[in-house]
Amino acid sequence: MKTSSVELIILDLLSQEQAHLTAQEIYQQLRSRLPAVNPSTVYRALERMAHAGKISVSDMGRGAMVYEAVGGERHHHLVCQECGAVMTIEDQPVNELFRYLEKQYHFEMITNHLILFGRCQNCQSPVQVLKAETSKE
Amino acid sequence: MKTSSVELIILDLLSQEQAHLTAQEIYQQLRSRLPAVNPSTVYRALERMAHAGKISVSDMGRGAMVYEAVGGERHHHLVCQECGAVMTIEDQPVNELFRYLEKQYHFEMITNHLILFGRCQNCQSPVQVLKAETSKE
DNA sequence: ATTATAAACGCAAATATTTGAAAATGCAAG
DNA sequence: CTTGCATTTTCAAATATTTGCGTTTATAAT
Repeated sequence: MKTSSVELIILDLLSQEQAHLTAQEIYQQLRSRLPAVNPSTVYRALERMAHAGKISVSDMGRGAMVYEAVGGERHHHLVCQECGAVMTIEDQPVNELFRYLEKQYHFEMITNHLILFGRCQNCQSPVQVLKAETSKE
Repeated sequence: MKTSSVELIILDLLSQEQAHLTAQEIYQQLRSRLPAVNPSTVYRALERMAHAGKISVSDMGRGAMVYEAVGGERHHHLVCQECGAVMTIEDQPVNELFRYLEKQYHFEMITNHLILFGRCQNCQSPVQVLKAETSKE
C-alpha cells in the first residue's frame, strides 16, 4: 500500500529534531507545504498513523496530545508539573516492567513511550515551603 | 478553603462505582443536579481539581480523557487497543519502577494511575493471521 | 455590618476536534 | 484503457473545549 502524501509530510515534520508536535502545530506546518489541506485530513491522518504504529501519541502536559515519529532509541520522559522541565530516561527499567506485565497478563504491549508526571528536584522542597506559607486548607 | 459546590458534586459523581468519566459525561450528569451549570465551569473545575491532586486524568483510548477520583486502592490499567477490554493490575510492580526512578532521577512522582495500551490475549494471534491474509504492504 | 480581595462562575466568542457524506484518487483486475 | 473497489481528501455542519471579561460569591480583615 502506498503511503498518502499527507502522511509522508507529517512523518517528515516529525522526523525533524526529535519533534513532539501537537495536532495544531502539525496542521499549521503542513499548510506551508500543502496550503489547502483540510484540518480533518490532518486529524484523520494522525489517527490512522497512530493506529498503524507509525507515530506515537502522548500527553506531555501541554494541554493537547503530542505526536512523535517512532523509531530511534526507545526512551521515556519525566515531566515536571511545576516548571514543565522534560527529562529523558533510558528504556531499560521501563522495559523490564513491560516484559513482566506481558508475561503476567498475557498482554502484548503496544505503548512504547511513557510519560510520567511529577516534580523535578528544583521544584520539590521550595514549593512545599511556599505552599505552607501561602495556603491553609 | 471551602470546596466549591461544583467540585463537591463532581467528586461525588466520580466516587460512584470506580467511575472513569469523560468531561462530557461529567458535564451531562452534573446538569441533572445543577441544571444551569456552564460547560466552562466544569472544564475549569476539572482542571483545578486535577492540579490539586483531587482527581486523576488519563487517556484510556476513549477519544477523550477520563477523570477518576483519587483514593482507594492504587491500581493501573492495561487497555486492549483492538477490543477495548480494560484489565486492572495491582500497583506493586509499577510502584517498584516508580520508586526506582524517583531515586535515580531525584524526581518526585505524581502520576499515580498508569494506562498501558496493547493487545489482550484474545486479540493477539487471530489478528496477526487476519492481517497476513488481508493486507500485503 | 462594611470593605477589600481573591476565587468561582456565567456568558459569549474564539478555537479545536469530530463526524457524515460526497468527490477525488490510487491501484489492481479484466 | 476501463471498471470496480478501497482509501484518502474535502466540505460543511455538529460537538467539544478554551478564553477573555464582567458579575457573583466566599473569605478575611477592619
